[in-house]
Amino acid sequence: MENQPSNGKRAMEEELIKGCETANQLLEVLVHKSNTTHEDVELEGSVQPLVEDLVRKVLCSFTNTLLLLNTNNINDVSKYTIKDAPSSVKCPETQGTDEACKSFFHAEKRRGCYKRKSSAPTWETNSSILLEDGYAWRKYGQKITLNAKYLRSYYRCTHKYDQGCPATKQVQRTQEDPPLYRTTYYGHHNCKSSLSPEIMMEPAFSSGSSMILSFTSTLTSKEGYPFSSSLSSSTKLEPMEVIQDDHIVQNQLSSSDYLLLSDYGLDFNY
DNA sequence: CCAATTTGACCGAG
DNA sequence: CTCGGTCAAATTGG
Repeated sequence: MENQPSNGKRAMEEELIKGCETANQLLEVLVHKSNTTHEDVELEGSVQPLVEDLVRKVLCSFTNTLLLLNTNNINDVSKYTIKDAPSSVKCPETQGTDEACKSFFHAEKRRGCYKRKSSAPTWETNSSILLEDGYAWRKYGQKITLNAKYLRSYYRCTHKYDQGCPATKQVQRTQEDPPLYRTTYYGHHNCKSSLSPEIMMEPAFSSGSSMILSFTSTLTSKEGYPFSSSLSSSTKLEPMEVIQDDHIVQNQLSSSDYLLLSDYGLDFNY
């Protein structure tokens, strides 16, 4: 078990640098925006997607860094980290008001109309662990798809009916051995969370190690295959103790330390 | 008791 | 028809 921190460290460095640069770009955009007069309404409108994109990239960098911190196999991690947020945040809001069901509900059997997403994913991530994004998701279905051997799970924002939040995501496991998940997001959240929006991401992360625990269990619980196999996936398995992190970090963190980073046994001395 | 998940049926697109 | 996304009744869990 040779420790090769240099690789991982390097990767983390790069991620952080990338995040830094992106944050700077973001700052520039915002500063520029605040300098412009309010006449530039159009400009403002066009800037928002860019801002969102940049924010996502920053978050990606954070996430990837966390991922790196959590991955034992440094060599593989580059494959699993999020590929830069595709600059294709193509504001799908334009995809038209979903004209409600044009179906003629006539049989009582008939369900509501199923509007389907026709737009491309808002963004996609690949990761060896499930990443939390700070939003409340509600699973509404799962499917086995043609070429994949694992289930795909469908989630929508908890506040879909509450606040009409259109965001959804799909999580698909693509590998077993090193667990690999692909998460595809559709749409953007417009729900207001109970937490202040600007720290949206923090609570999820600041719960640190439990973050990993929680989603892992989310999927492991049932995502095992339904097709037999020796995987003892009795339909009713107990919660299972997932991936406890090795280095037990006694959390005597002061409130200022809630920077999850401390959870990972890292000392980030500024 | 309520909210989240599970699960198979339903639906639209191709 | 098949395929993938969604609904909603039943189930589970807190």
